[in-house]
Amino acid sequence: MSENTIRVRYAPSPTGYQHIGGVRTALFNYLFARATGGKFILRIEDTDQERFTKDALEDIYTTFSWLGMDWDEGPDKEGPFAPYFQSQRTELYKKHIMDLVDRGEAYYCYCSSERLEAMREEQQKTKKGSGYDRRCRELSGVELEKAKAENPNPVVRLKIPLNGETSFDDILLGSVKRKNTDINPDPVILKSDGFPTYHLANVVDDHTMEITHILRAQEWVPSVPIHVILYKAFGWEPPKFCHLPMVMGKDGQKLSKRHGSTSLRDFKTEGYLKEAILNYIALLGWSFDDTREFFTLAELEKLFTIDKLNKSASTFDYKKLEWFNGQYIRQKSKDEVKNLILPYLKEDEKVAAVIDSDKGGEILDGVISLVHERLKLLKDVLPLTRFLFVDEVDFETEELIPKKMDALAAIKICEKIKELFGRFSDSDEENEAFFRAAADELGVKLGDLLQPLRVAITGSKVSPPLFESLGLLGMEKCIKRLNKAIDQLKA
RNA sequence: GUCUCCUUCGUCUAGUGGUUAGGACACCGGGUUUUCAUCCCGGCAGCAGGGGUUCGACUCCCCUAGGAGAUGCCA
Repeated sequence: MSENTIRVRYAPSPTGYQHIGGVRTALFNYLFARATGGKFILRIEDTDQERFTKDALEDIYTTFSWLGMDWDEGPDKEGPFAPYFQSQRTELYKKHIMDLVDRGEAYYCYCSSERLEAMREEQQKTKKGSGYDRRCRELSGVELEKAKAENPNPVVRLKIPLNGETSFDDILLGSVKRKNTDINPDPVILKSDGFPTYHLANVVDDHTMEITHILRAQEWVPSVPIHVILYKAFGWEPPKFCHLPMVMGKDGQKLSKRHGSTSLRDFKTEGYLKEAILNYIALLGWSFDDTREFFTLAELEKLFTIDKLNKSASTFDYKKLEWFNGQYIRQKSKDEVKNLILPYLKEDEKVAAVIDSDKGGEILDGVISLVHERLKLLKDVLPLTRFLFVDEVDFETEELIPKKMDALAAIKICEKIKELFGRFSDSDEENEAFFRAAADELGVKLGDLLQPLRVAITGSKVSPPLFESLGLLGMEKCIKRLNKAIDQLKA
């Protein structure tokens, strides 16, 4: 490893499913590493034992392998700085924390959570001060003995300097300064359960894992001074910081579940393509130039540069993502589309049964060309084509009647179409030709002629191209559905 | 409340002192079309406000306003 190899990390905590914002952070880290010939490290920050779930851990792996983002070091990969689970590094943290305590940079705090809570309430009421009152910072003698006796599981707090200021340089934000008196007074670095907090673990790991750049969301900016103080206390050189713009929902608040799907697994099940997701989120806070907006992951791995990053928050636009998705679906080959839509069709038992039957393959192939230009989300395929697989469809009588016509006229059209069915062929051109002739004969537009048929066959005024649909359905079912329409119109 | 960050069309963005402020999504109109969609063409729409600096500010500085984030023994 050369002296100046860039090393970045994505450090999720397995407490929930991978969120679009987190994935975007991971992407930028990954791209930065790939574009510079650096290393991308995955580190699992599982120091919160309360909120940890195995599901969430699993989701990290499935999400990134689905997206095709691989890490150079991390769980399940041998790396020079293993282990990559923070829960397996507690001895390391303890050693460093003890070192801090010994040198007077940190101290034990025996305050009970009840006292802390009461204090917070009081502060809220009187609107005075905020944060820990540092009662244990200078404890000694009998006071110390008494406190020790009261609480056998003390936490360790970091001493924030009582005056002066702390500053750091951010690649994007520039210089950020903060008075030490404005920093959270003495944050906890070792919890009573023996696990470190984020602040400590992140600093120790980034240093020992030789991380050169921290790319993470801007919500972390306020806690950087704490980290800087920690680096100083250890006598370490901090990495370079680069705080990424946040991803917001439509209402301008931090993107969360109430804005819609936010976890990658949700996006996947709704039928978003990874290509679309990757492409879209790469453009959330980053751009290449003034016009180009289509990028594959491989291209991004070459083109990404940190200086094209934007610093203002961006709101997540589902509409644009959908548009990208449609674009990528259309780029796929027939076979690819087939594999993509198959699971969505099979979600419906009746549809699945037909697909697995003798005629299944033929219908499925037909469906592809019907929907290829029409899908925005893969899940749309089922409602769009279900009528081709089931025995019967329901429809409103009103829908059968073209605008400015009545039931009688609609019946007349239906009767005419029944005649036309006798001449129905494999050629859409021929079919269209004599349907058109019939429309002229009846003095109606082709669109109007087709409306009752469309509704009778598909159950909706909106459908894939009709003639192809009729062919796929088979004349027998077509006639049956048309008769049903006539019955309904007569009733 | 306090601290920190942010501010170009509704949204994502290009722009780094001199541009008719460009592109994309969305939206609206038109064309192609058997509905829908695709596709093509066109349109609407923006530099938050106020002060400076300058021959000249979207671009630099200051103030105001607005927005967001943080303020945990969560990350």
